[in-house]
This record gives sequence, structure tokens and C-alpha cells, in this order.
Amino acid sequence: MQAFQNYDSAFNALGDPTRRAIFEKLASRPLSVVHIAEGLAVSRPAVSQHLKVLREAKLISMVQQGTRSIYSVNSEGVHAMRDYLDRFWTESLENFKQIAEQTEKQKTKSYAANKKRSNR
Amino acid sequence: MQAFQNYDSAFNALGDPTRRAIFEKLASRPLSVVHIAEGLAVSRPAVSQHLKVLREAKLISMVQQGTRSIYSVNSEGVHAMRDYLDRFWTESLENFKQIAEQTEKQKTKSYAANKKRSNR
DNA sequence: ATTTATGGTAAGTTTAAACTTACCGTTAGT
DNA sequence: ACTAACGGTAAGTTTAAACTTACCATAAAT
Repeated sequence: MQAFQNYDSAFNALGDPTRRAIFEKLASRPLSVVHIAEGLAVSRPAVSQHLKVLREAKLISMVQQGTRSIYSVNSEGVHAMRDYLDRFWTESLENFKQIAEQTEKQKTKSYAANKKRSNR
Repeated sequence: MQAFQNYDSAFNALGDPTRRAIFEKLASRPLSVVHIAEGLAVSRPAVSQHLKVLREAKLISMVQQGTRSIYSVNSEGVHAMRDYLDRFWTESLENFKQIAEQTEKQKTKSYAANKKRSNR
């Protein structure tokens, strides 16, 4: 379904607070590296490293403008992640019903009765 | 909008390959700890630790059935993450247009003309 | 031609995450 | 009561991630 690459790298990229801050900053508008680093608590090289991670995760992209590197959110990558979660969200909703059923049965029946269901 | 908690912990939780494997396994059906650990390359205590992380990230939940702990995907948490990405996806789409415009202008106008836009 | 702005990368340090084995408490079956 | 199954936590090790400073290359402005 997705011509995307690695979900691990994508989720991992957004798992870091500094990178999430960068990502959210870029979501409001494309920015150069110095401007991205401006509000943040870390050094400019650290930002460069984070940008590399986000870029490899296909969550942001870059265009060169002279000496400046303008970074922006890569909507394709974000969309792919969204779709991933969407898939499991649908699945988990069904499971939610199952759990509800199990919980109901727990109230009336014994543990032994539920044993079969949870085996594997 | 979201009665959710920490996005960092949620994204971080799915950033680990073992945890993603656990998450996807649980998406298909609720399982006990031993059954979750069964196919995986890591030890059972390691799985317990991962489950704790996923649980604190509100991505899975647990019900006790006698001596067994049955884990399942927490659709609420997944939904919150999906919404988060959705928000930035929408924003990034607008930025995509902006970049397209800038790229267009680059073809005809000089770098100096674009400078104002990218400053801050 | 020189200087200044910009940003990528290298090298090194520190902290934390992912794993292991060992241990223990609780519940279920006999 | 005793034994076995289940699973959480503690302690310790190893690897990797996040940061720093230092350095260098390129493009723009004077």
C-alpha cells in the first residue's frame, strides 16, 4: 500500500523531544537551519544532526537556496505514518469489542471458561 | 483537543523495532505475555519491560485474568497519535504549496528576491 | 580578492535504553 | 499443602543516541 520505507526510523525520529520540536516548527513554515536552531536549547550542529535523522525518516525535505538549506515537512512521509496508525486503529477497535465481551463473560463465568480464548 | 498525555513517549514507544512487533502482534488479537514473547527474539522479561513502555505511552492496555496478563491495543491512544499526525499533515500540505511557489519564483527571479520570505 | 554567513561532518563524552540472568510473589491446578 | 505456570522487578552490562567543540567547505556580499 505504501511506497514508504521504514516505520521504525519514522517513529523513532518523532520520539525525540528536540526533533518533535523541530518538526512542529517546520510544520508552521519552512525554515533555514539557523532559524530552526534559534529557539531551541541545543547547539546548531545538534540541529543539523537531528535534521539528518528526520530527513532519512522521510518526514522532512530540503531545498538549497544559495548558502541556506531550507527545510520543510514532507507531507508524503507524514501521510504514510498516519495511514499506518489508521490501519491499526481499525484493528484495535475490533479488539476493543472482543475485550468488552471477555470482560462481560468474566463477570458471570469462571477463569477456566475464558482460558481457551486466550490460549494463543 | 486530546485528553491524551505525552506524544514523545508514544512515538518513542513505536520507534523500537521489538516494540513495534509487539504492537502489531497485539493489533491482531489480545495476548498473554508468554504468547507475545513466543515468536520474538528477546527474553520474556524484556517483553515485560517493553509492555510497560507501551502501556505508559497509552498504546496498549492490560486486563488481569487469574495469573495471566492479557494485553491489547489501546485504540484511544492510537487515535490520538493519528490525530496528531493529521494536524501536521494538513499544515504541511499548505507548506508544500508554498515551496512549490518559491521554486517557481526561483526559476525566474534571483535569490535576493526570496531572501525576505525565508528570513525567520 | 577578502570577509562573513551558513551549515555539514568528525571526534569525543555522557547518559540512557535494551537486553540479560536471577529472584520472588501470586494464582491455579493436583 | 505442594507444585507448576505466569509474569513483574532488580541488578548489571553493552551499545547507541544525543550532545558538545572544533574544523572545513561553499556561496554571497563588500
